[in-house]
Amino acid sequence: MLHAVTDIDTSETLTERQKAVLDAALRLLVEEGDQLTMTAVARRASCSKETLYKWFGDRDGLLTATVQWQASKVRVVPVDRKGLDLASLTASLERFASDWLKVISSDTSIALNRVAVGHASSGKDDLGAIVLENGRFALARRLKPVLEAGKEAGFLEFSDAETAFRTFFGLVARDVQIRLLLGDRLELTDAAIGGDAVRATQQFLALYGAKTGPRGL
Amino acid sequence: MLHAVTDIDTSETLTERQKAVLDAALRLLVEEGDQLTMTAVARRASCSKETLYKWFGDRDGLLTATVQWQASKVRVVPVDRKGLDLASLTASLERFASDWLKVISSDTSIALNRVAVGHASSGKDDLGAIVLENGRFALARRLKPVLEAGKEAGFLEFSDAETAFRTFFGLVARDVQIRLLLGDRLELTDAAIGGDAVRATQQFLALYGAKTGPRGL
DNA sequence: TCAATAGCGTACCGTACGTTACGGTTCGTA
DNA sequence: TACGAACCGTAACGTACGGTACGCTATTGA
Repeated sequence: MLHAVTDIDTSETLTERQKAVLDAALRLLVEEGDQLTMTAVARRASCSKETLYKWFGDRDGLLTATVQWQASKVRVVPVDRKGLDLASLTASLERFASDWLKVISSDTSIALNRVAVGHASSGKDDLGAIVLENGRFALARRLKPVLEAGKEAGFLEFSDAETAFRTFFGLVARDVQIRLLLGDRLELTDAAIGGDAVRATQQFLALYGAKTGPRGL
Repeated sequence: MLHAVTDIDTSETLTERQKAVLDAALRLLVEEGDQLTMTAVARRASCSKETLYKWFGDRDGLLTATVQWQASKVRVVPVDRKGLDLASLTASLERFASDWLKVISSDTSIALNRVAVGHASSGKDDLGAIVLENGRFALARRLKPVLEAGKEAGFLEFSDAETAFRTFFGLVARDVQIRLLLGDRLELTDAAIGGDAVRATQQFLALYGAKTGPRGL
């Protein structure tokens, strides 16, 4: 049976025990990738397979619930739109860049993205859509207001926020995610991430910083 | 048995029949993703499974050979380093950007990357390394001489070619590859690719164009 | 003409794993 | 205390698929 994958607030309908089971599945997913078995999940979570099937329908349902569960855990605090100056705008952008690099280089993100990519080939479920929705698109939703605010305040110049966002995205992520997904060793230290965040932000400001505003390039 | 994956010129040691079989496997990989079966490959290629095992050892060997076979087909012409002016440099960069976007949005590339990502979780083989070596790293090897030439000629300014390359890579690819791998519909028309190539090149020149050279930003 | 080899098609084997079934245990409730 | 629901642990079932064996055909070479 297919369970609805469009549910957003699954975190509300899950019991503590179910969350614990999904956490176990998540840990197993990080350790073993997509070849995790129902038996392994049951053993790790100290629950019976019958319970897994009752709760999640089938293997795909469990995978979907696991991905949604992880997604629900990374709800972020909205950015405060208070007094906006160039320094705070820069700090916000660097914060976004740093956070994003930390996310995509985390074991959890890598494992989840790998599973979702693997499932995208045979479009049985929407794992890819879920990951995308809670990753790249969620980032855009959170960042665009900041960009718009920067534009309003005269610090940024762009006609299309989507294009500006994608440029920022490219400057931040570059080849990191695809390399990690393909198994490239690429340990990102906190220092390296911080440096990359600063560099990406500076490059973005160089491209989209207003020449006529309170402060130009 | 594990077959060596470091062989580069496998195209030389393959018979025509073997190439035809690998082409069939490749087509099947594009159509069905990683869940292609040995039986399906044998049927599509009109050969026996016994032959597949004799030639390629096991399923992973067949996959590896298929990826290498595709990689060997995309040998590119080296860039001519003739008279370099800003126009030809710009044209070269746009060409690289356009070619790369075409590659990463092709069905073949998407299928191969998906398989390689899936296999990267359990590091049994080096599919990820092969794809990376013939994709992102091959691009860097071909592009860096162009960047260096642009620097020599005074059109570009950078201290580290690798960093400059990765910035270019990010400006070109942005979120395209991960979205496609995750199953996002995102049809890239030739016109869109051309436009993106121009935009990425202009942005790169804005960031790395020499302010003191024959022509500044 | 006659092996001999390569390769096609297919049947077969063993195993891994998704899925189901069932006995036993805990726990909440009357 | 009795009952039932939920759940654990495990055994069992069915199937898909990787891998192997074998018979048959065709081509090659002496």
